[in-house]
Amino acid sequence: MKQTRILHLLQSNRPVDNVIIKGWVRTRRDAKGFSFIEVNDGSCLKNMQVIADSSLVNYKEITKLSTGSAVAVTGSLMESPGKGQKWELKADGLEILSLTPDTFPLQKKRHSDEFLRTIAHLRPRTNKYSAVFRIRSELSFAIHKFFKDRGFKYIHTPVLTASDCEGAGELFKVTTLDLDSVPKKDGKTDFSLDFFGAATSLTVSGQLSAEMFALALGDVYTFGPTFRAENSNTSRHVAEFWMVEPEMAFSDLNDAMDLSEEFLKYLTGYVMDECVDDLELFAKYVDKNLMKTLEGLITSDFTRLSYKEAMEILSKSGQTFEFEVGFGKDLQSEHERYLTEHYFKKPVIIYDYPKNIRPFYMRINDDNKTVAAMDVLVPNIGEIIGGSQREERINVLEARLDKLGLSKKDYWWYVESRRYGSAYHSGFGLGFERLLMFLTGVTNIRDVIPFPRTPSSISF
RNA sequence: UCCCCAGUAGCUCAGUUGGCAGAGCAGAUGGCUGUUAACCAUCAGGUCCGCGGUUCGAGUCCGUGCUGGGGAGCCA
Repeated sequence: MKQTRILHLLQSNRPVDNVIIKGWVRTRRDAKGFSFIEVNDGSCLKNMQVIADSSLVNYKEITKLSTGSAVAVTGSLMESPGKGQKWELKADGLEILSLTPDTFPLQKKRHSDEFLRTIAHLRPRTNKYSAVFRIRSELSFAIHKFFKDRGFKYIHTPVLTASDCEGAGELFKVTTLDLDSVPKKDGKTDFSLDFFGAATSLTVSGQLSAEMFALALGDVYTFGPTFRAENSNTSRHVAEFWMVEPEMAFSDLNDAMDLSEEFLKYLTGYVMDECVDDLELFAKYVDKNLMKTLEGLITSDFTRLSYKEAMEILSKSGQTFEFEVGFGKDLQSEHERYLTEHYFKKPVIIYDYPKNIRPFYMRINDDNKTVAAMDVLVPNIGEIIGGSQREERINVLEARLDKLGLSKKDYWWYVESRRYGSAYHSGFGLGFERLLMFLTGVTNIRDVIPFPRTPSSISF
């Protein structure tokens, strides 16, 4: 007989005979003549309360059931006379699939996130982490649905790459060379003998590849892992993270801003509708203001202001910042947080950044000082989206590469896309984990990704 | 990479001016009970992160290393 998921059973509107559930024991409470066993199968936050009567042949073993044990229970779904739940499963049979020894590190009580990170292979068995990863799954689906509904095509951009996308971030090198005896030529590593015949690394962004496809299929997006070998030790950085990058042909900076706002509102609304129970856990135990923040995002129009205007607000704010405010300087975390959390108290889009603090592919504005770039800032997180209109004029692009000392040869295919049928286009990148942090109120990025990769930490 | 904080039982933590190592939960045993972070009693459980130093005496003070966390930079 096939198991029924607990999620499904708890939504039942009538008693059901002859069902089977399979899951893990969260806790057992013995009563006179029977035992209450809370079973969770991961389909939802809630447990199924199983009633195991002492008449069961293996009742003696059942009263030894420990937290974490795997069981299969057959029985009848009945209305519960107790208070905490509508339904319970009266067991006809309870098979102990595996009995967990008392060294099982998870208890019914709350654990610290720091401790759970040290047992990342077991933490999805807790309420909080199962909720995080169910939401992560729903959110992934919502991303695909959003784009599909709008005619975007999903592009699988490569993970292995020879080009350093933006000069952004340190790269993880990929090689099959024998590291104990690396072939040298003129004192340097001879990558012509490597697997691809060229220096290779893990991608830091799918954007450049996505642009090629936008200039063919129109509206496209990528959604996949990216890798940065930066020695960042913060609650907002991991070395392997997932990024969503839409790219739209015949689209300018305003279109990108419009899409980013619509996108964030859609995803927030989707999770609020589809993950009610899981979200409630975060609103109750992680961030008391969570629902207010999420509703705020959905209902408010994002404030849009230029970098110049943002600078004026900051310098007139009367606030003392650790970092100086001034044109040509990038916005620091404290500036972003002041704008979105204190001044506007809602999401803010800042656009037209000075060109000298932005990468080569962003389109230079007519003032020749700024580029058509935009960042979306949200409360609690800061920058969640960064995007731009791309430079479609081949002469301007080549001049920019030269000026920044980047090799036109390395980017030959990228430049060539501007030679043949070039068209204005724009796009942005959204940090998937940062969005999850925003939606759950979880404050450490290590806790919204299954197995976080951070400097000197890759045990799992 | 820089600044700050922390490390005590399986887990969450307390530990006073330097003076016998503590509680709750988890575990074991027994009891009670349609319970729901069940409850009650008893028992068991320790390299006080490692190394070095000061002291009659160090969990406590000093130095150093390791690990974790918070903040910053870099960025998504």
